[in-house]
Amino acid sequence: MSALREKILHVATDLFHSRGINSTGVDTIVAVAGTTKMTLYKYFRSKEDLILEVLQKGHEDFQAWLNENLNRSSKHPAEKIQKLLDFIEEWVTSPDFRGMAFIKASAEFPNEESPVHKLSAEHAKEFRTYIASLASEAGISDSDGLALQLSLLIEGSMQAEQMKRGSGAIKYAKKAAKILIDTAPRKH
Amino acid sequence: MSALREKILHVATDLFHSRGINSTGVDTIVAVAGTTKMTLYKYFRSKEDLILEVLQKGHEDFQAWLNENLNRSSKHPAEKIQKLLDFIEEWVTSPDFRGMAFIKASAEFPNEESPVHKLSAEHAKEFRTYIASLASEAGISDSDGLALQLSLLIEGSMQAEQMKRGSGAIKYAKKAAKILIDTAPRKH
DNA sequence: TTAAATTTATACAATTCAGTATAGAAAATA
DNA sequence: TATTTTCTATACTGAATTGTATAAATTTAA
Repeated sequence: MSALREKILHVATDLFHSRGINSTGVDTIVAVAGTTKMTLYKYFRSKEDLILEVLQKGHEDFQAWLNENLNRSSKHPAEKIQKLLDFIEEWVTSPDFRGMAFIKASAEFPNEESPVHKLSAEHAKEFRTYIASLASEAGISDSDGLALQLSLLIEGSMQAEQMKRGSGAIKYAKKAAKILIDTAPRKH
Repeated sequence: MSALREKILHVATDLFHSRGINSTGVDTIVAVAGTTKMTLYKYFRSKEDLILEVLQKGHEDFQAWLNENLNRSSKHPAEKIQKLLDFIEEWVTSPDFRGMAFIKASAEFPNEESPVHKLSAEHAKEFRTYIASLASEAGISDSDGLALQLSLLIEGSMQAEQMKRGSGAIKYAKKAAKILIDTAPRKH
């Protein structure tokens, strides 16, 4: 609950996105956060620990934000999955969007044994599982399959938008998602 | 045409993929390549120049490989675009696949003004343009739109496969691609 | 006010980084 | 064989890297 600890987490999140994780030194982080290395290492055992916490918090915040918006938008499962891409679009096209954290982290830590890579893969899986639960509640037979397809469109759009702002990728992803959702076989 | 120059390019390509670009030092590259820094800096002005050449060569090799395979598979445009995902699958599921270079490079160089990021974005655009030409020749009305959707599925699959080998993402991407291609409006 | 906890300031170690200087060895060419 | 080009070996610079040690200053709590 320390204010300094949260400030460090926030600044690190920002710098990791704008400059890359491996290109951001702890000296830069503490300088921008207005503190010192001694304080950073009091709250985080190592830079890797800081990276892992940044990823974890970002993932939790994103999932919570998405879940709240979907639950607020509708109570009917069949409608919720239709709204999924709308909220993704809202996020991706917002001015402060700078890419999906677990995609970028896995690129910077390609070794599958790396804790950062492992956590990234875990978050990607949880995201798919979440979409699959939406699809299942909406009565889709192969909910895992549709969820995987939608996640490809969504993560592809995030990647495209991160590479070039205003790519418009999400617009076409929405059209493709609608076709896939509408043509997906239902349970009964 | 120097053998050493090509060896350096090959080793750098390999290390960039397996350890990441920013995590790979020129000392490591020359050690693995069995040469010295003096030789590396004779052929490449800087590490950034080496990165750019690695990206460029990888992009050209990939495009040439894909184009040759598609031309060999069929002479009918309508069939070629159907085969696109098959060859992507072949590459993505091959044991030495380690991710799409321009996706990973753009993550490590997030600054849009960075030459590495710019070249990555250029390659992504050229890839989409190539798919669009296939779609156009196949008689698709909105060839750019379908190409964008297919590229999202393809790049999403590459990302998924890079994160976790044997993800099976490409299988579902193929199913989604087939639906999108089959339902896409034709010119006449 | 006194005591305890937090934070800062600084200096440091040990390593790694990109890139260069110099000189000699090896290889190709004439 | 003589000459030129290529490559190696090695040492170096100067900056940046993560992480720690030590002591002083500041803030919080009693």
